[in-house]
Amino acid sequence: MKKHMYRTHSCGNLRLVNEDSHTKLSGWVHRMRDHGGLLFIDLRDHYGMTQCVFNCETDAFKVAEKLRVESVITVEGMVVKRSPATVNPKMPTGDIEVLVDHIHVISVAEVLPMTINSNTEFPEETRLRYRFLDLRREKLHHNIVLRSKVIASIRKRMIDQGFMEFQTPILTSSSPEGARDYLVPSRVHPGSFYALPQAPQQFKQLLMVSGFDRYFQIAPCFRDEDGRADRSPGEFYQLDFEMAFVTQEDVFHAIEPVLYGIFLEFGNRHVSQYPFVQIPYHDAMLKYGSDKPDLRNPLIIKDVSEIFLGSDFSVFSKAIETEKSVVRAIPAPKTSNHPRSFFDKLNDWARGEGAPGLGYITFTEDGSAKGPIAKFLSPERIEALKKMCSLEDGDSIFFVCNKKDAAAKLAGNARRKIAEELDLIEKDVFKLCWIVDFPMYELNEDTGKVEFSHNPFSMPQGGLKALETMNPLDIKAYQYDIVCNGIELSSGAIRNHLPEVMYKAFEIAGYGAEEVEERFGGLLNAFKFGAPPHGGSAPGIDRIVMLLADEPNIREVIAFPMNQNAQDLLMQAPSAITPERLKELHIKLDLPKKVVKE
RNA sequence: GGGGGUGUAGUUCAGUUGGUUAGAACAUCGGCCUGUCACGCCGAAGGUCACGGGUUCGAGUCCCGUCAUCCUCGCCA
Repeated sequence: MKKHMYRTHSCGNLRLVNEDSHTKLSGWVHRMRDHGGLLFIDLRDHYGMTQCVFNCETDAFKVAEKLRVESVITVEGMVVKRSPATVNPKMPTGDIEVLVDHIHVISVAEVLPMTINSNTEFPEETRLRYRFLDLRREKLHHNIVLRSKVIASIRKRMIDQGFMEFQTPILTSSSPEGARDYLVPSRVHPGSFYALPQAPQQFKQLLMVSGFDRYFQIAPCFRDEDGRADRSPGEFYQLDFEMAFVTQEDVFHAIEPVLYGIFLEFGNRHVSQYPFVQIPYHDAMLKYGSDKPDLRNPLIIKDVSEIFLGSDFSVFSKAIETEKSVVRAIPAPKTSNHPRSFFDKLNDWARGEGAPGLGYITFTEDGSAKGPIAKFLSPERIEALKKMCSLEDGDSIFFVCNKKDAAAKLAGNARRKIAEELDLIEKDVFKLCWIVDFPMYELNEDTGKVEFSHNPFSMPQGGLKALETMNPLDIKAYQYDIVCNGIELSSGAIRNHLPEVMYKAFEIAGYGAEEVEERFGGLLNAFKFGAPPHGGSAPGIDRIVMLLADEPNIREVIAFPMNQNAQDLLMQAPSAITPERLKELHIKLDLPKKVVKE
């Protein structure tokens, strides 16, 4: 049998059973140990590492001793059993080694800008510019393999649930709401632009109208927004799915086993059993101060406005009466004997968040109330507070006072900060929950106008009747998020498939019928020819892999990410284009004065 | 667009209230070494202290500006 040109085995699969066989391996020189008369090379490929031994009496030795790490070579030699003293139990292939008799240098490596065989950290700029080197390194290589396995598993699980995968266009039209679009100029239609989809939202709804029952796609989404640690600028991937003839509960039932299965299969820790807890939006804002609560954090916020209303603590009582402020309380268990610096530190933190400070009361072990605010509250009020917040002697409680939304947000941040300081966040667990009953509309503080708070395509709870009779700000939508450990994985909804409801819904947000038809014509028109009730969601793939890989930064789970300024340092994107191309596209540049970037 | 952190050898870092020739480790190059697996030993080379101004007798160190990068606010239907 003719031997393969490059290898008979991978660098990861030789074992004792292969002893005394002649083998051929190819890979990268991971590390060299040159003893003068004897030389070891750890040869690495995707599958693993094998120790290759070169004896000084061979020609191969003379070639090998001139090698530099990360060069690519092919070696041939006998697989031999290592003597007991030289076995390396840390390597899966550590019972054997390859006694090399022939070497072929396939590709010579220059001196590297970063080391592959160490855990040394390198600047992000270097890592991105030489991404192909970073991807050789163990951690990143592993993360990308994990990502591939997660996506393969998602596909299998979705198909098992009866979903079918369809592709939708990448060159499409600009979406009317949402983030800024990435635009692509049309050569054929001067002055017109395609937009890259922010999500396949309208297409998946059209697929439902087209009679396909359960759609999914590992869909690329493009949004021209600034990056964050957990948000890659430019593009990201969603598990986009949609189902026909379903209620909200049907959607939950379909996707819960998929997410649970994925987190269990790859997470290597405890996962919330489904059905996942469902928390109404208003409860989430009150109890956790966030619409993406981290349920690993045991602290619960309480509204204690009534305790302070009419009290002698005028800072709060006046704000409640005259500014419609509320007081929210965050418990800090077993902290009454913490040093003053603990409370000062949190106070300083709150100032950094833009709050005047963080008031607090501590309950000493003998039951008395201490702290800067305590003396302003009567014993009855103190007792009511203690009862309301289920406090025990030895606990402390912090207060924030502000208008409702700001107070909720600050309390939520304080809840997280306090839990971190006290190390109360449960470890080694994925806690998933649904946030449901999002408001359909919200008031824009700046303009005083009513706007859609989430997706304008969502079905209002109560339908047309609710839209016609209720205060818009009280209407809830069949709109839901799924949250894991405080990270929003996806947003979804039961869609509004009824044209008359859609006209009314947009009318409340200030859009006339003509404008709706102009901007949503395709979808709206489709709903006039027989549309099934439908709904779905779109969990973020990158964030799921981030959680599974336990990485705090999304770039660690993307093979070729852009930097925070939305540049690809490896491919040099974006880049200038030639005047000829611009002319062909009917585009004249009007650049800002201060352009120096290349 | 705003705020904050970081920027010293190829890399990771140290560098005292502002004071002699800016150091170490890893990598690189040269030499030695037959059982290492983060091999070891000897030696060499490698610096516009991000860039540009300023203060000072004297600046890696202090001040101002610029750039790069990360985090963050805005933004993310």
